Amino acid sequence: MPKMSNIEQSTEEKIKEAARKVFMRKGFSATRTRDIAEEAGINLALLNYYFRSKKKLFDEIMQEKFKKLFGVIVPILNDTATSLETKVELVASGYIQVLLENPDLPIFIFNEIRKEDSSIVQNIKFDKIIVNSSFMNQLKERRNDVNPIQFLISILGMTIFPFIAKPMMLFSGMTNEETFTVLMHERKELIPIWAKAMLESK
Amino acid sequence: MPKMSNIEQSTEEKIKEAARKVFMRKGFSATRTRDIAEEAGINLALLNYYFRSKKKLFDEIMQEKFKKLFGVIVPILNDTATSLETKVELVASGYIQVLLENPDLPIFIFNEIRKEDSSIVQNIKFDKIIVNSSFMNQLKERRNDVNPIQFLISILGMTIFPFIAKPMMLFSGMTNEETFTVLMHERKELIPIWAKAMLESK
DNA sequence: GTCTATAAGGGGATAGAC
DNA sequence: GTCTATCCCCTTATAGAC
Repeated sequence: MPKMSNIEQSTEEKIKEAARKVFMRKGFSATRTRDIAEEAGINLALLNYYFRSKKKLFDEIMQEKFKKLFGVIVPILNDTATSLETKVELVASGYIQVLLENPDLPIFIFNEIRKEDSSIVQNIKFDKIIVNSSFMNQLKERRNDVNPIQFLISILGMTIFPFIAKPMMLFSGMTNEETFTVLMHERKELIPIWAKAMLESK
Repeated sequence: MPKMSNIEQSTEEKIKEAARKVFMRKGFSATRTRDIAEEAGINLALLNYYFRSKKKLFDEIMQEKFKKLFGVIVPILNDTATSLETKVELVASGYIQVLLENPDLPIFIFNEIRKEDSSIVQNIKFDKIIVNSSFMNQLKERRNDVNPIQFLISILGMTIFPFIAKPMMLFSGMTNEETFTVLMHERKELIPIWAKAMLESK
């Protein structure tokens, strides 16, 4: 065990921190273990000493990020004590906050999962938590004429999509970093209003 | 020039067709030129004979796909002859149709653009067509209390996001291929209804 | 135009000294 | 635990025969 102070991270944590950064930016395939080692300020051999292989290191980061993306939403959608409206508010505000701090998270996850060889996903137990959630039941009660999945996708889309489109929005000059952040804070309030309107539509 | 019949594609087109398939599925970095050659049923050397390098081939495909993604939307949003409601209908139905035929398109584009070295984007002239479009003006007139970008992102998000989330939805058992298609056809009508409700909200 | 063979280099992983 | 040096396969790209 290396010495640990309040200031310094352990070598293992330095490598993980660097791996988070590089993997998130470039994805699995485009990332070189040498990039991670350099970013961590350590030698390439140490990476293999601690994590055995690039893939094993990646899987750990992926697990982490996956939990981060779904950890926000699952407890909110499953809480039988809150109303439909409250859930939407909590999802919008909670998610947007997390994504402002981790803007690459959604596109990273959705892209890596798309690849057929994505053994990452195999390891993750996907209960049907969301489909059977309190939120879905409440949607069914409120509007039995529309498949509740349609509402779910729309609310998640309104919340998450801006972060997926962000790089293109920046490049196209549609926004800049500061404006984007302001827009996202505004959305915390807009999405609940719009969701309400959608639920009452027609 | 190779002989061309009605049935056979030229070698160049066979390579491009294979490249579309493999690049779209795996992205630039995870794709090996050998995969493309094999998929095309030709020799690896021919790929370089026709396209000089993996990167040049990729750039051609990227250009194509980029145009496909924006070609649908730009003419619709810029048509001064149509109403706001009509534009939403056309975007929803047109986009969903294209995406049902090319479900990987959005995640491919958004992911490749995210990478900083994405020289692809440099080559593409990003006029501020969308920001200055007829659609944006109509939004401003209708609701001067909300930034029109907020509506734009929401409508695009409701349309495009399901396709980005599709692999995860399939894996989680939330839907299967057939149900997904049905849901997307339903959305062609739902999105205009919801957009109307959002525009009238509060 | 199309092939086989091979050059040239990149990148993951390990051996072995300290 | 950490380093340097190195192995070795894989991948892109080209040379050169047909």
